[in-house]
Amino acid sequence: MVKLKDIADVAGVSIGTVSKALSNSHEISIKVTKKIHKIAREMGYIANSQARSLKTNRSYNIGVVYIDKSKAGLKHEYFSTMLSSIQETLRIKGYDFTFISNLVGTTKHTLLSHARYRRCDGVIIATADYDDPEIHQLMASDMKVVTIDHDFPNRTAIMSDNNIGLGKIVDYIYKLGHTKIAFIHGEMTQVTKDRLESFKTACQRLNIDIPQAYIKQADYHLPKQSGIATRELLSLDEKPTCIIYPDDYSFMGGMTEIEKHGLSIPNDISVVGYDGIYLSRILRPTLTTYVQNSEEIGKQAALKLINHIENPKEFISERITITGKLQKGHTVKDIKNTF
Amino acid sequence: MVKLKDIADVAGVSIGTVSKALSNSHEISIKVTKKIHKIAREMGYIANSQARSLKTNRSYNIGVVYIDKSKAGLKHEYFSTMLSSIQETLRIKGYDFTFISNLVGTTKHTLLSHARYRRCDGVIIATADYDDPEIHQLMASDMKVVTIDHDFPNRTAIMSDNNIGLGKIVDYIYKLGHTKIAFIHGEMTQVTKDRLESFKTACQRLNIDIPQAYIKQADYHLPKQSGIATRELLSLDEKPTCIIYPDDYSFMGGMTEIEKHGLSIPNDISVVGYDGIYLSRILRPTLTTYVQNSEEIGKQAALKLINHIENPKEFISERITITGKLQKGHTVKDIKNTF
DNA sequence: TTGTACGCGTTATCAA
DNA sequence: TTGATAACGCGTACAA
Repeated sequence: MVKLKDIADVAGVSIGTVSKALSNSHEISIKVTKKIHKIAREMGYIANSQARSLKTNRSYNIGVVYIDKSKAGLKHEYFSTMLSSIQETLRIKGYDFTFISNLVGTTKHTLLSHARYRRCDGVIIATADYDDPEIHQLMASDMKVVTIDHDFPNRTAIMSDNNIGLGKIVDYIYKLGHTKIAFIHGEMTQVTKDRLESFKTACQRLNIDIPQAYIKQADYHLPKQSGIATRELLSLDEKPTCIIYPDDYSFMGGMTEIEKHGLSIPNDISVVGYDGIYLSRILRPTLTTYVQNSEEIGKQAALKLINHIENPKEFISERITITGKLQKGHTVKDIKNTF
Repeated sequence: MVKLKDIADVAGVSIGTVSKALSNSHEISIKVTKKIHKIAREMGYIANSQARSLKTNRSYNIGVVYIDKSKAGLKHEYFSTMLSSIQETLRIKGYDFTFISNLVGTTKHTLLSHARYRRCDGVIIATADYDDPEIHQLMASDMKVVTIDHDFPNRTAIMSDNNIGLGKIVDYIYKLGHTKIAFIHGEMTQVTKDRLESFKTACQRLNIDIPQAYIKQADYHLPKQSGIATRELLSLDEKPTCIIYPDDYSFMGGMTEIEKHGLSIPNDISVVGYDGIYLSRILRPTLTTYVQNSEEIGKQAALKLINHIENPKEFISERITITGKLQKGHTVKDIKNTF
């Protein structure tokens, strides 16, 4: 690997001059700068990020925590889109990223020590179990962190609008005449609590009474569980006229079950999803769902973190909510005038 | 950040002793070693990977090339599963990874220079445009590389069994009486060529004549395109009795189109997918598809690369094929005895 | 405008 | 068994 010294020897200047010239320092004459750039190019010089980092205390490397118990992680379009967006944003800004985990190997690491070991300039927590002590150790440290869909004191958080999404859904389906609304929600995370809250608030506001049997739980992204919940709902004496699913993917499990019962969407029963995955626009009828702007969420997380890193003095923690929008597909029937 | 020197001062030994003790060198007495470990723990010492790497010329960081023109990249379950598996395997072995791209930032990079800049010990090419000159630059270098689903001379390649998958599919559906078989294949990559070859060979062997109109192209993972191809196939005078799709996800586009024509799967028309995504087992009827073992592919790629890195002397390039298996779902009708 | 020299935190070699 | 010291490649304060 050719290094500064090699270039210096060829150019007949000192190693310091080369370093300055390559970073286009105004200290060096344009003539010498050009010459050194040329030689460096010809010799195939590539800087050593590690040596640079050692000196500057900046790695231009961001740690990303992306831990998902269910192992669905990357398969979940909400997260994979977000991750793509994070990567692309970081890339444009000249940053790389490393997945941070409890690294096994020669040394066992915690999330924090792993991030420190790699000298990450900062960390984005895309998804994780926020009760994990390792997360708290990380949040309690001086590491610069941005969290997604969960907020910690004095930390910047990028949130999807879980506090209003279900409200918008309920408003819409109520306008189409539905009052027997079932809600299958995901496992009890902060996100789920927000959505449930949003759901209940909207129902109260509209004076809709939701029996306990209409509220079910099925883990996110596990269509089988949503299928089971659907079956239970369909076996009730008083069936709901509309079922809201934890996410679009889970809806697939419900769809299968609904068809098995010989029912048709939306004529016999209406359904609503959450996320707005690509497939929701491909299937016919197109799914009515709440589209989360995961791309923007990822982008903002990356930008806010970089800003914190590059302008530490100006840092003030923020709580940014990225709003989504209702995709009015064709899976909710207008039953207002049908009675 | 506490460093070796800090520990040395506290322990009253030299910095070299601390370094050796922490790596459990036999040069250092057990007593001193224990003491130093204890102090290090108490002081919260975390090594600096960059300084270490500078000295050892090993970064324990693997570059992963994961470039997808269609941007579906992470959303494609075949690749996302593979990537998860790569990450998990690397993690257990004590390696991190960095996505390698034509990094923009202060300096523009090629894939190779990016990998060198980060001092990657090796690179896994998970998916990329193999015609890209940057890929060839990378392959022509002395960087240790393992490729997936594409092989280069003197390089280890992990391949899915694209050369036999379609043969197995054709054998199966032929046994159920199908001879009017349409094949919608993906865009023309090496993978596609292998599959097409496998398809044609099997048809010839079984004396099945496939009219040109039965061979269609639709980009992978774009259900809309497969939907269009399906529509064209269904409008033929002599409709196929079975359609093979580029992948399970693309099948969704076909399914929608088939239902729009008032046809039912598999009674009116049979279908087969490729990949074996999770959803293929959720939908009813369960999809008949060829399951690629993407988890094993990712694992082997990581293991082979690490082996090359850690035992460079013993390296011999290999071409490893990971076999998949036919998932016999319920989307292919037995029409053998129906005539 | 250019050069010199030191230090970033390690590991490795050699001497004690 | 331990210590002193020289690298690794780069950036930078200071000297020339």
